[in-house]
Amino acid sequence: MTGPRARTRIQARNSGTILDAALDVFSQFGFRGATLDQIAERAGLSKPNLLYYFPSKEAIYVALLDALMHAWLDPLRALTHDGEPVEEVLDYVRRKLEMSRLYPRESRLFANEILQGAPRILDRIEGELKTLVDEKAALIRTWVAEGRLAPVDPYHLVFSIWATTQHYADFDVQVHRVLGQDGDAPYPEAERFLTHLYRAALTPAR
Amino acid sequence: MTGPRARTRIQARNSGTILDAALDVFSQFGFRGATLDQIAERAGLSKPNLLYYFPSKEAIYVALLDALMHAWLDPLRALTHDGEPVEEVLDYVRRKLEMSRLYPRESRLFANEILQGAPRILDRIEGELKTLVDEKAALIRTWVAEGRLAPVDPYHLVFSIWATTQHYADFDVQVHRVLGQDGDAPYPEAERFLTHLYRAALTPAR
DNA sequence: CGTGCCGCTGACCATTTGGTCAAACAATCA
DNA sequence: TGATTGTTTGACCAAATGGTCAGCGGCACG
Repeated sequence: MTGPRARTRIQARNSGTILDAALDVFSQFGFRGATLDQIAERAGLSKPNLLYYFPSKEAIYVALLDALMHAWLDPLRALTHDGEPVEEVLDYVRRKLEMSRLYPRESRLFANEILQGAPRILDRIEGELKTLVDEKAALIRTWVAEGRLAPVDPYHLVFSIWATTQHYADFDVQVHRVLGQDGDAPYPEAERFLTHLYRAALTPAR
Repeated sequence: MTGPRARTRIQARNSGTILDAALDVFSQFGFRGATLDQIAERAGLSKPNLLYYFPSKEAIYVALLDALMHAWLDPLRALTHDGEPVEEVLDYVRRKLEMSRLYPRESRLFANEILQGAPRILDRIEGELKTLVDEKAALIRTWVAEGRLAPVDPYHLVFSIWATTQHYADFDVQVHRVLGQDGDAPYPEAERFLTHLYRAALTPAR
């Protein structure tokens, strides 16, 4: 995470530090709940110093969302017509689950933004995101038409994959408390379950 | 929604109005992002008047969570060993989806709280919620052991049902924008999809 | 080695925020 | 009606918040 137009190496380092600290704070408290002082403290910089690198609180937030948006859709982009349909979708599920495991803060940041009505990212959702989903939905439809996938609504399939995988990042606390395991990771079990869930639902009837 | 210990009918009416307005605001902005002024305005009352009925901002928030928690678990409580296992679970899915449709603000309030680490509701999660889930997980395990349900991890099954159903309330904006339908409700399609998903995954192999 | 630009900060500011309080106002009931 | 209790509010406060600015220090390079 380099930040906007890092010319010197100090700029690269510090704007990276700021964005990382901001991700911590924004992902936990949302845009309005987060404060510049919190971010500054976590970054180990002074508040005016933050505002030397970014013009405003909102600019930091938007920079994060921008950086996130593209990477966030990568797993879905990788869904191609190359392989066996059921396994292609299962691979997507695994990639998405891996994203939740590796980047829970990013998932929460995104969730927070959407929860609040996505005021600062609506255009990206209606543009980039919708376009990509439309494209993949069409691909899924052809698979269904060819009888290589059970007949399902592609959009709601994608929604359910987003929901089930991101759940482990966004609702992390709840998952851990309900499972009662203190340090143990729920991800291996989750992957097993989701694999069964989607394989059963997508394998076409013979 | 009556509020805490309404003695007079004015108290009942006003604390109800306050909680309803607070649900609007808290569910959209989270605890830290919401302001008393916003709540007061939406309730049509003055800010000091709010604080006549509730001792603090946090008290309003906690009152909401308390009122919500019990009702929120009702659909799961209704999962009993009376009927056919697969249909019992499917009924649970439908009830939970209905909750998202009818009470999206409550769903978002809850989601916001969990996203932020559940600081004011952790005990209820480790107590009431975990107890109930443990109980129903045991029931599901017996169904699996009897061969009346496909072998699945009961906890992750419950997580996935929460995730997929609440998704339609919490990520409402995203769902609507991606589907591109402006006033149309996605719920009938969602119910059809989720029914297929869970029926396929839970029906035991013959 | 000096000069100029990049990086940084303490002090400050206006606004917002949660919360208080005394006093005014309304409802109830003897 | 009058006394008592319940309800409402304008004015106010201290703290927190996003943001500004003049100036200081240091690094880089001619």
